[in-house]
Amino acid sequence: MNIGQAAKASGVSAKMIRYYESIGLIPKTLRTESGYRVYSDHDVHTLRFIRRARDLGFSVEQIADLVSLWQDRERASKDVKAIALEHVGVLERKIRELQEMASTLKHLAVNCHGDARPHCPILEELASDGAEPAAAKPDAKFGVLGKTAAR
Amino acid sequence: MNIGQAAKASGVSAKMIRYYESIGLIPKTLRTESGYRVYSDHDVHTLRFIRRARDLGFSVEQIADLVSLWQDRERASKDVKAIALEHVGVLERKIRELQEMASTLKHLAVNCHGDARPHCPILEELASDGAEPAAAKPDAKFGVLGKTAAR
DNA sequence: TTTAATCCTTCCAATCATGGGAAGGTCAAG
DNA sequence: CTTGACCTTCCCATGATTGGAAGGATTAAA
Repeated sequence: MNIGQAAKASGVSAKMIRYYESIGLIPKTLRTESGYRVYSDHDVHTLRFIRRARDLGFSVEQIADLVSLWQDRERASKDVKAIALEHVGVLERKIRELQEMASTLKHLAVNCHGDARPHCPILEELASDGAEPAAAKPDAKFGVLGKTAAR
Repeated sequence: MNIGQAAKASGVSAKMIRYYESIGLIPKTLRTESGYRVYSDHDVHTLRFIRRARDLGFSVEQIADLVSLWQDRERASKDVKAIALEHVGVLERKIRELQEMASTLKHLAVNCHGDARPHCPILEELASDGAEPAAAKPDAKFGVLGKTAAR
């Protein structure tokens, strides 16, 4: 199977497959004489595993851990669970962050007439000198609207 | 006022102030003879406006729009409201996305013993061949856990 | 068989907002 | 006059992903 077919079968783009190989998330594959990468069904299975983990928002680093636990028959399920729960924590923190933003904005928007007149509480709030209102500043480590996407 | 003082007063790092200037979000400031940037209280006010908008998760592009509306005394409040509400929509979509991920993961984790034994439903699910489960794949445009941070 | 289309390869760049750091100039206090 | 704290510009890194260019391989149709 060529990389394009493996991409279709796994849902991971050819670009990303090469990238995952380059960073060592997946091993280097066999090549044909002319240099084409060759994939087996087993490789596709691994890629699908990776894609699902990405769909759940795991970072590539976490996925590397998950893959190696997956391939370790002696693994302890608590190690997997720990990764999953830590990730849940991160997700929930981010959810709260976004909820605070959305809620602040909605409150401001409700009080804005939204007509042709210039008066606007939204701008007033952004321009205000007072101490911070409800909206919590996003965590320094995890941005809010990154564009990094899974798939 | 030097850039460092403006940074402290506004909550925007000196690095970011220079960056905002470089991309045209804020105009080029006056300089001292030796080339130091000089900021007025008014500039700091603008920077604070920008920081608040960032704290609410607006993109730099949206902030540029907000700033120009802010400075336009003839603006229509509906233009501001439209930006705010569109952003609320984005935030809420993202929230739902993350909630689906967290919920899927929590369900999987609940069913994982989390002990020393290898059996683990989390890995089983990731490795499963079946059709996608509850977890919705993240939107291609807006990633889930970007690291780009606002402050 | 020639040719065109469709693959594949590697390499480089861009995204977005931000931080880190180097190399070097400036300024104020001691 | 030195020291330390500032400032300047410039380049690089982040994370995951996409885009594209330049060139080789394969395949199917003409």
